[in-house]
Order: sequence, then C-alpha cells, then structure tokens
Amino acid sequence: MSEQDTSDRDYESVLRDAGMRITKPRKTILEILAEGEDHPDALEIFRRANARDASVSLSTVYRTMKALHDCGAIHRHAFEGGPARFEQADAPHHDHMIDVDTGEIVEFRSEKIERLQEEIARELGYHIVYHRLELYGRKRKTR
Amino acid sequence: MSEQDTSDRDYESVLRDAGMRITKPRKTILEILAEGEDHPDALEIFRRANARDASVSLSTVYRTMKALHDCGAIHRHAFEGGPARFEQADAPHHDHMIDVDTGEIVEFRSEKIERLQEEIARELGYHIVYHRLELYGRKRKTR
DNA sequence: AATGCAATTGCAAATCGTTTGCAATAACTG
DNA sequence: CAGTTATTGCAAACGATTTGCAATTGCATT
Repeated sequence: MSEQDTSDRDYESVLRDAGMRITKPRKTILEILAEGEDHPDALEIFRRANARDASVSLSTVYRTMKALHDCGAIHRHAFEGGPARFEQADAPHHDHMIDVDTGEIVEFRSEKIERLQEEIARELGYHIVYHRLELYGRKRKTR
Repeated sequence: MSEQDTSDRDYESVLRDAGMRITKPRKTILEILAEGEDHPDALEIFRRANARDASVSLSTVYRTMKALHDCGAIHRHAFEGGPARFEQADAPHHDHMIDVDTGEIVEFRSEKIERLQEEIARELGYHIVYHRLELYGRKRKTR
C-alpha cells in the first residue's frame, strides 16, 4: 500500500473521536488537507478533492471544514475580500502577511507582538480568546 | 438655524472635491456618520438615516459608504462573522478589541505594535499598505 | 426662475460565499 | 448481513452587498 504517513490519519481520529463517520468524501478531503502546504479556500479544496473522487460535492467540503473547525483541527481565515481559507491547526501559531498584488501569503510569528497583545488586553480588562493580525503589503522594490 | 458644527460639513467638501453631488440622502447619511461615536454597519446607518428621511434606501447607504471609502473619508472593518462596520477616518489610527460575548468594540493603540509590524514587514521584504489587528476577548472576571 | 443633462436615486433582480432541507445513500452496529 | 442513523448531493435559501434600469434630482446655464 502506498500510504503516505502525513497527518491524515490524525484527522481521521479527530473526526472519529468526535463521533463522526469516516466516509469516502471525507477521506479524500482529509488527504488534500494533510498534503496542502498552502491556504486553499473551499472551492479550491473542492476542485482538488473532486479530481480524485468526482462524487465529492462542494457542500460536503463546507460541511467537513465546519466539522474540523469545530473540532479545532483546522483554522479558518477570512482575509480581506476573498472567501475563507483554511490551514491545518497542528502548526505552531503564526500570523499572516498578504501580498496585495499577488495574494501570496507569508506566515510569520513574533513573540513580542504576542506578548504585547496579551498586555494590552489585560490593561483593557479582557483576556484574549483569539486574535487576528494581518499585514497587507507590497514587495519592496527599494533596497 | 440649529446647525451642529460637527464634521459633516467636512464630509460634504470631501464629496464635493471628489466631484460628487450633495444630495438629500447623502446629506442625511453624512449627518449620521458625523454624529456616530460607534461602529455602525450599513443596515444600522440605513435605519438611522431612514428615521430622518424615509426616502433613503439601503442601496444608497452602500453606495455612499463606498464613495466615502474610496475618498478615504471612512474606514470599513469586517469583523469576524458580521457585516462590515464603518467609522470616521479622521480619528487617529487605532486597532480594535472585540468582546466576543457582547460584540462591544474597544479601540486601542500601541506604538510598540505598530513599530514591530513595520519591522516584521521589512524583514519579510514588504512594506505595509494597511493592516488589521483585532483582539477577540472576554471580560476578565478574575481580579 | 426655467432649461438641460449628467449624476443619483429606489427598486428589484443579480451576485458571491456559504448554509440548509430533503430524499436517497452509505457507515457502522449488532 | 440487516437495521439504524449519519452523511451525502442537489437545489433552493441565505445574508451581505452590488448592479441594471428607468425615473428623479442636483446643479451649472441661461
């Protein structure tokens, strides 16, 4: 059997633990997710999944994403304008820089910013449940 | 005449400078915006405007918001889930903390974070066009 | 103040991304 | 292998926003 040992087995257990069935469409979608290094939107996931199993529908993609999100297995990002994009939740936390010209997404992480956010929230009398930090920028020509 | 000297006159000049006509519906909408201390969405602006001039339509609210946004006179924020919310652009830059329970919005500003963002963008080879920093939190009970 | 014309309007219909009702189908249980 | 129950695809519904269009209005000109 040519099974890759990516984390799609993990996804299956996540779903199973949540009392959900491992169906053929779900298997396909989970495969795609486990492989994906990028931030595909629902339609893109649908296209990729559909290429392997023509019976997968867009609704099922949405439903599966919702299930995985509820389980905390994936993150959903709604960047400016476009549709929601997804990524695996197992990677360490990071924020995003979006190229306004190309739509390209670069991940980054700043301990300092994380700490400052906590600090600000505390001063305002809140504790952070989650946050959203997106830098929309343009590649600098100027050296 | 009981005219308040808020910034709705400014809005009018902004539009006029952009070569747009000052119509009755626009006047009403601008009034609302100039008064508003909060972050109303299009529907809310429509409701308030409609209360003063029953002929104002939702489409016109959207169109006017778009015009003002294009002129840079207002900011448009699409917070998690809900519809876009607007606020005057004349206030100094700030970010938002959203109460996940009440939807309440608190503004804050951190020079440090602003600087760090610039720094990060530079390291990634970008310059920031704009950013989005939203903290979603809950009021802390624990003293 | 009356005229003309382009900008603006309200309305309804269209759009986009996403969700949902439903009857048919497929997973897991025993 | 059968029975229950979750899951499916489809199409229709959804909420926020945009748009085409014919009627109206602002405003520069007379």
